[in-house]
Amino acid sequence: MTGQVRTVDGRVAGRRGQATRQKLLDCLSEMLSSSPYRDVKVIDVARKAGTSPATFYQYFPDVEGAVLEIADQVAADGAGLAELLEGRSWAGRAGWQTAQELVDGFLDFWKKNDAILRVVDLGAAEGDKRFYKLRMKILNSVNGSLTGAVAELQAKGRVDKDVNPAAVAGSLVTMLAAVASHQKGFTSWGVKQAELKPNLALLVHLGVTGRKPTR
Amino acid sequence: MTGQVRTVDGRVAGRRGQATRQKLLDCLSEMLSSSPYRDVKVIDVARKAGTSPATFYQYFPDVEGAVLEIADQVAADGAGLAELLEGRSWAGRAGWQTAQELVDGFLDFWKKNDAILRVVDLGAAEGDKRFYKLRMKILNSVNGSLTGAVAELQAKGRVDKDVNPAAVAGSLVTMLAAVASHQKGFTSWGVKQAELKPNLALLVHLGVTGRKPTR
DNA sequence: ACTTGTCCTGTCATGACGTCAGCTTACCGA
DNA sequence: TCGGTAAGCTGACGTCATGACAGGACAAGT
Repeated sequence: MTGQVRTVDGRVAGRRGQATRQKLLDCLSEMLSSSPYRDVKVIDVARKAGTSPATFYQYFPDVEGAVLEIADQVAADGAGLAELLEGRSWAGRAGWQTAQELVDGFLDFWKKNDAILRVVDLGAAEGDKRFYKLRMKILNSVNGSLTGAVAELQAKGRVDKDVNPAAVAGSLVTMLAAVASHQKGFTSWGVKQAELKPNLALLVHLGVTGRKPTR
Repeated sequence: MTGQVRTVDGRVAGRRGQATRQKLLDCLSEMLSSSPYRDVKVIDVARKAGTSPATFYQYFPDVEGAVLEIADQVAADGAGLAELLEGRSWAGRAGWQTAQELVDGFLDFWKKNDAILRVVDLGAAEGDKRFYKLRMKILNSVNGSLTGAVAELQAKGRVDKDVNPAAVAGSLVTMLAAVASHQKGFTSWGVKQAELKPNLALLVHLGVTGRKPTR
């Protein structure tokens, strides 16, 4: 399935090599959590992994290349977010629960991977196609389902004709991602974590169904 | 009012110095638009401004310091976003128009300053207080008014009691900012610019009033 | 022990960083 | 007109990260 892991100079990596490679990725991940992206240096990652910069360059072209690798793993994990919406109903009380669980799951995922995700966000915003694609891969899992839900309700006449399902779904997903990235900002607006979630769920429910939830 | 502009080593900057300083800021701004933040180097900015790196360091401690300066100017400009909501009504047709104009104004502002704003966003997400404060300064102008609008409707009983005005307003503002940053992402979801805006306005209207707009 | 291929690092040229002393320019009062 | 003074700029320098290479260390099979 996935082609063998290869070093930059074309050799196939063996067991030991793969371990070193992974260790470098882990250390890079940690560094991204603890220092600004701009200040993450190859030499620091290598030192932290107990190896030399030259070793780093054997496995990755540069910091960005390694970041893309991590992001790939996260994106694969993120595809599981689709389950949050698989076979869920948006009607009545069930709809309210669907919205709540979506918000919960999404925020958890984002929080767990916040460091790498904000780098992906930056790369995508800067127009880098590789980051852009990864961001899409993550968001699409949720966005597709959400678009489908809106379109379905629209077909049943329960949502206005002039609503664009993809636009609404995309905006909601983007909102969830951004709010997750800036949760701290809400505390200075006097909003606590616990209060934030139901209000987000409310917005999602309103956006998808056009109606207030029945709780 | 504003204390005199000073060089890093404490001298006050005269006319010529201020011009050089501003030129450096302008060139930095351009570079932020054309290359990834991580790759913006002092030496490139200086070259572009037709001066030497040493001159750059006379006015700014580092690239980040200069970015903060630009962001300050943008934040001052962004305070004007409050006008988009000053004295507006959220009732009936007027409410729909308010939502539309808010979306329009916000997206325009973000697009005009996208390069610097995504750096501010990154800094804030990374927990840097200086960037965080600037982001707040920009968003507060809109968020305050929006929170007020929701709270007012809530007082009149037209919005549910258990809605947290600040949480809803903050989420909507965050959504606008994020969507503006990732407008390109929507095209790959098959959503055109022109379609995006009314759907965003719909979400804003729904969030603020809890009802569909009358158009 | 010997070969083979993987894995790592010492070393080096290159180039960015950030500081400093010192040169040039502009302004101002005598 | 002529210094004097402060502003403005840069060349030069030590330090450090980058990225490439060749060669040494190591494990595994023969």
